[in-house]
Amino acid sequence: MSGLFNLPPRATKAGDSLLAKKASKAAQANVGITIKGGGGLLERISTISAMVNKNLGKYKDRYEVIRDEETFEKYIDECIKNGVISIDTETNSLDPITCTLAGLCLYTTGNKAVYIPLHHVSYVTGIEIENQISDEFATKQMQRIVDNKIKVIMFNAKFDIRVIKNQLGVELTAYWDGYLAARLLNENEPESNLKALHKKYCMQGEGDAFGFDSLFKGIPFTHIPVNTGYLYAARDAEITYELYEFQRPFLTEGDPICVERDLTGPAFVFNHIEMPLINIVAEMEDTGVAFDFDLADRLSKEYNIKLKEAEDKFYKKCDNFGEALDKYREKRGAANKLQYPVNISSPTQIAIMLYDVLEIKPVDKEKPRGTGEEILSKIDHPVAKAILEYRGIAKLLSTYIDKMPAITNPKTKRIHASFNQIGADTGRFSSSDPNMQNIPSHNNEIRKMFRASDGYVLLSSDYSAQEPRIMAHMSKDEKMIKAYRDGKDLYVEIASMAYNMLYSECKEFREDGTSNPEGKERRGAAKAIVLGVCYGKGVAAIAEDLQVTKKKAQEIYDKVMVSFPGLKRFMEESEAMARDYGFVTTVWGRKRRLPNMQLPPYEFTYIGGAPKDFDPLFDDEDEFDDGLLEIDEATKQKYINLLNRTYSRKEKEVIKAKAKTEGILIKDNGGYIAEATRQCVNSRIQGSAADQTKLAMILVGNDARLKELGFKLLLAVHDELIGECPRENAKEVSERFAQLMVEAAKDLAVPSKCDVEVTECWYGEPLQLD
DNA sequence: ACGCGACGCGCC
DNA sequence: AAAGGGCGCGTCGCGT
Repeated sequence: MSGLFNLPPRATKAGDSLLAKKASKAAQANVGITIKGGGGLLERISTISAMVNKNLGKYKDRYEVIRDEETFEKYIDECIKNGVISIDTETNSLDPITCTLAGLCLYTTGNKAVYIPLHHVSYVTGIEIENQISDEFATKQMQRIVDNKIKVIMFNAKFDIRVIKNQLGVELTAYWDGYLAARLLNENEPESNLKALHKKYCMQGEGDAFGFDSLFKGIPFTHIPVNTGYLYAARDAEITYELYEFQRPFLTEGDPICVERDLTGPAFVFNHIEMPLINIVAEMEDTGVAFDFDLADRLSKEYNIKLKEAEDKFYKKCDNFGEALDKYREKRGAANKLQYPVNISSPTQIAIMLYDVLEIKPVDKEKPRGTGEEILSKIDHPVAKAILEYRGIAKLLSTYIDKMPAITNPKTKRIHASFNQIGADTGRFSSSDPNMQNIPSHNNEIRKMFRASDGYVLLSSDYSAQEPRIMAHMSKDEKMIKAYRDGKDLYVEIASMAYNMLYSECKEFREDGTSNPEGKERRGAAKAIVLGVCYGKGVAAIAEDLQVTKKKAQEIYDKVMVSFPGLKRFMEESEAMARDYGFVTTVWGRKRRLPNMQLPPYEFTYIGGAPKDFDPLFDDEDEFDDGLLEIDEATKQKYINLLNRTYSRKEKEVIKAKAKTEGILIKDNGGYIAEATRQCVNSRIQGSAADQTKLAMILVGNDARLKELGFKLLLAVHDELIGECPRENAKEVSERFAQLMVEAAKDLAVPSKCDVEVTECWYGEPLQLD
């Protein structure tokens, strides 16, 4: 059974909003609402109404539409009485700034879940319909929720908080976010959307008959008739609450279930990191970053010229062997995949050109027909160089330069990226639309498109050596801790141990300030090893990084391990923890489940039904069909011994093939186990770093003094926070900013350090303060 | 026309 | 023996 644990498909991390991802892109790009399938909007809506009524008709009396103020107010009275409410919003797009709020979905215990239409329109005339609650009144009721400190239950709270803030002017704070809770309770959950979670955990897997999301796809909720939409909408508020009821004991510190299930760590992270962070992130996204359209324009022109040049150069190089290309095309006839001219951005065609036409010997045994950066740069041929040059420019243009202006918000003219608070399974943030975490930094022209608002300056503060410091803390290695406490450069310290040399001989610069290339190299080697360990890298890959032989890399690696025994111990402990319990933890208690660490190295099943010695008189044929019949221990052991005796993949294949002739299928889990093993240390370090940065965001985002000084957070890039403030406050803000980030790391056994840069644009020239 | 996986590549 | 952790996104090419 454990074979089913093979690398689950990545979950859809977006929240469970009504519209599909595609629709959101269209809305964000401000191309307006387009209805899929051309015309027929009216027909489609009639169909939807019929479908919804048929399938959700059973809920008709369970939910209610509120169309008058008195009933709305009374409903909020009930919520205040209960002290708890679940809230969901329906909108016509996924952009909280420009969307129209179609209506509110509310639920509180002992009452029907309700839908309150605010801005529905007639799908025939497009004009707002009658009998809807006014924004003013809705605002009043939302404010009562805040004033009476009702616990607000949401799913993907950041979205609804932003919608209600932007459209009604009230800033709610969620008490519970079912999405973040689900991500903490099981980051390996195949689907973390509301309906899937509710179905799985609240309905024993028996959900509603059909998927409404696909049904509504492309149709704005404002256009759905209220008498149809309310069934769907009100139900969301109710299931949001039911999911909360299910999740609550697991993530409530002190609840017996939480303690029993060993969830006090995740509960701490949920209550003291993730939940308090939501409003900070919501505000950050609403603020957005100012954008330099002129620079974007200039870069676009510049790079499009460069692109054209690179393309021409490629064609010219191809012409040098044009005959060979033609010959190939002719030879393959109808099966020919090589276009004329060769499509420079098609990996398939590039592979044909390099390996079939030019007959270049493969440089990588694993990828004999690879066309990636690494492989191309090893191929000594002008055409390979031309491809690399073209790719570099094309990537910059399509992903960044031309993309950014198109994604600026039509209303604010700024970039409002989305941050998924637990985007990564390790606990890290992820960013999308656009991804602000992979903007090129080597080529800093691109980053300069992002700038401070007029009269403001940009402040960027990053943790210096965040992950190695966390490594020092978690490993408790005395020498590592001492190095940081003494204010030393850990990489220099490690190099000095590994090479058996003086500290000063391993520094990038000498006492007098002149550079020391040998020192720099030694420090670099140590850094590569420490980071390599962080990432679970092997010695061979480290050797590749350092451009030294594997033997040499192994030597340095061994010396580092001997010099810092805590490091070795930490790696072993982390792996043992994952093997014994199936998970590892961060400094603050977040978990990363690694079920693959508990897989048996090999699994045995009968194939093709019965084994050879199957006797139809005495054995039941059905037993063999699902691999139900256990293979006897002696046979298993025989093969395990054989497999363990060899290290070569080829020989293992031979053994597996031999087993097959006996009707036995051997599944080798070695690859999955190795992958999980690499994640053990990495997840703890990366996850702890994420916790730390998040704590810093909470301190920075809630700091009263920074607020007074007009400081606003704009971006989070893993170990770096970026904000802006009025120019005249830059000095005080930059000091306090760094100080708060350091404070967030006060629980570590090593000191933290933050470097702040004050600029006009991202990666711009540092400004002189005062 | 669209969905999806593979590949390639930008960042920390 | 071989071994790079975590993302999002653009393009291609295949399948529907």
